[in-house]
Amino acid sequence: MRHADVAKAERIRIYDVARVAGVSVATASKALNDTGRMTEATRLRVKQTAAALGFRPNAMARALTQNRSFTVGLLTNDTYGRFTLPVMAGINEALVDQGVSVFLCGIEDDAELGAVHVNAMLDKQVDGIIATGKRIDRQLPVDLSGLAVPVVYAFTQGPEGAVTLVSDDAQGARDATLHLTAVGRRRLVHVTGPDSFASVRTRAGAFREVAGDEAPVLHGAWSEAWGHEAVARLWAEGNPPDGIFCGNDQIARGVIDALRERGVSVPDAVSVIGFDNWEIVAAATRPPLTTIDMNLKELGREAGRLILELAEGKPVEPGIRTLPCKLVMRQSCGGATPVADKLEVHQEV
Amino acid sequence: MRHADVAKAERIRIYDVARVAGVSVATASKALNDTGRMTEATRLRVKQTAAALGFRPNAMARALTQNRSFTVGLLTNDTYGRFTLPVMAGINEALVDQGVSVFLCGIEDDAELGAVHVNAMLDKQVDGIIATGKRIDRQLPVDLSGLAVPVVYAFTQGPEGAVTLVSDDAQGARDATLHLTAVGRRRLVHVTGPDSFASVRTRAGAFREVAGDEAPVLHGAWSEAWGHEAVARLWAEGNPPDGIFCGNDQIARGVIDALRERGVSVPDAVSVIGFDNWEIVAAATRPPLTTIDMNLKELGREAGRLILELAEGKPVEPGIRTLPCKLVMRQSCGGATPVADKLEVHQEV
DNA sequence: GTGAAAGCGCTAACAG
DNA sequence: CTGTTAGCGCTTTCAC
Repeated sequence: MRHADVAKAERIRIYDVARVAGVSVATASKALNDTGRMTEATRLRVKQTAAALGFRPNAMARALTQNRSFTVGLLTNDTYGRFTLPVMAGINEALVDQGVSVFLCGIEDDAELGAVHVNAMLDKQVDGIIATGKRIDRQLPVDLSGLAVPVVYAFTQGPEGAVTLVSDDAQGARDATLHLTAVGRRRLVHVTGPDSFASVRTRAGAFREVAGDEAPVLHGAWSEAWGHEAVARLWAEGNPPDGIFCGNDQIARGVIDALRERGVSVPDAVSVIGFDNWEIVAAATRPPLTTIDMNLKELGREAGRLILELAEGKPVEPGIRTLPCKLVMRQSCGGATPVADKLEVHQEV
Repeated sequence: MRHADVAKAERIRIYDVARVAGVSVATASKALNDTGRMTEATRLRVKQTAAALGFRPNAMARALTQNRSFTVGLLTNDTYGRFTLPVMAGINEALVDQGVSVFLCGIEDDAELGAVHVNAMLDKQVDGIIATGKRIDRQLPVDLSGLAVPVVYAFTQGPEGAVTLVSDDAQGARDATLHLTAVGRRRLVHVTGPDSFASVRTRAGAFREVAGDEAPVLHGAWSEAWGHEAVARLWAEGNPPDGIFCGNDQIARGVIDALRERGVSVPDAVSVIGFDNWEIVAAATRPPLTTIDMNLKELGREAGRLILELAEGKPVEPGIRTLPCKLVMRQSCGGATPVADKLEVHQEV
């Protein structure tokens, strides 16, 4: 069976609605779009017959006249979806009510693939493109400037003068460090990723603002293994820390595991705080990890809102918008009563 | 600046190509689509001017006449993207060359949201819908039967008579167990998830086919915690196992951690094998985890191919297609020379 | 071989 | 208040 035929056969057009309602196509269109002038009675009648007939307008045809496809493209190089998925969820949340759908395109770090996807999107008349990625100090391998459609950059670097959204690394790091001091820790260290990352430098700076200029900052890989090694180093020297702020949750997990293996109690002897709130990691550490959440979903929501405004021709101030991070308390810091952990480990096969 | 205006102004239409090439629109269309009859010279000239002008056909307009949008919808309830992302990557790989883009819609387990998204897809004239999810024995909370467009189910349950793709749990489990015997293990146990999961029952059955009918199967949650508890139980009784096949990588990680804490060497004393090949987990265990990969990307590729065939009206045999799993050797089983681990832990911030 | 004309389903002037 | 008319950009008979 050829599906196309069925589709064509079954789909009812505005023409049918008009005929059944006894009006012209133009009137039907106006009635359904709440435009034009007519008696409430007519409008209602048209709407009712449309509903009765199960009429759904053909978005393609509408796009052709309105020059608006109610479609946006999401471009990402974050294969794992670690950052993209929450962002995507937020975008969808912001757009689904407006009837806007999103094309998701993973382009790895392949410029050619990127160009192919961007072209495909443009051909499909997307109303805008949202670019996202896995780090905020790198651009995607495609040039999105000078496109005929608006572009918003979320959690990836955009060119000068673009509309860009990032989370507030400094504030997040400050809050993390302040939380350690709030639970009474005084000998703080920051174990984090490579300092080639802008976010690493920003967070380290914020850490030192609170913890003091000589507070140690240890750089390594974004891995559990580095967490282990950092603990080995710190405990090899004298005067080990009583509060550790980790650059991401994986490092934090390595740190916590290493401390347990060493017989150091978390959070009794040492408080550990992570960054990212990657639930699958944060909820599985023992004890569950207190960490910083970058609010990526909200970032996505904002990106969705902005791209819509741009698509509608509304003016949007260019520049970098910074969204706050939030502290998620679990049990690895002790101190304040831990919030009931509403985050479940979601893992099924 | 209103982007729409720019778009309209800059975009060049087939009309422009025709004019510049000195032919009619009809001829231009035929030339570009390699249809109709004309001298090679004309065809070439049209193609060249199109290229020179940077002509890109408007997919909307084309869709309107051809009743084909070169667009498919991907519906999922797998929030974490644990399974959806690899599937999506495969789909994209299969479709990008054909100029097909995919709408990604996460619908959680919300029937209403599902309906909204399906309707939006239908309005946008998708050529087909691929449904995917987080377990193969549950349906998505939307009824996709009787739609005017073709539907393919990948890694989620479809109705009777649908085109469905799943990975071969039995073969995967068999291979895992055989691998344990191949490295010389004889006292095997299977530590897995809740037996309410069809895949759990299938895998347990396959495990016992190889390991013997009395080989123990322990059911629990899909969590590291359960891995710990299972080890505690197994080692509390006498005669602990020397080979453990875990239902997923998280359980395996819990098992391996528990064994290390207990001073039991992996893989010297006990071999452990997981299921899923979730790299972020499998590569971080100590030692790195040998596990079963469900080939989800290939599954996605196949889903993409099938939906295309259906969209083109080609006949596709309905029924459940089973794709093989593959063994990924790392170091948690010992025995055979471990393959060089080409899988990196990809984790950046 | 090539082009004029009709039309995909819908919206938007402009008349009546 | 409502309907007629003209497209949106492209493909596709069907004449020439």
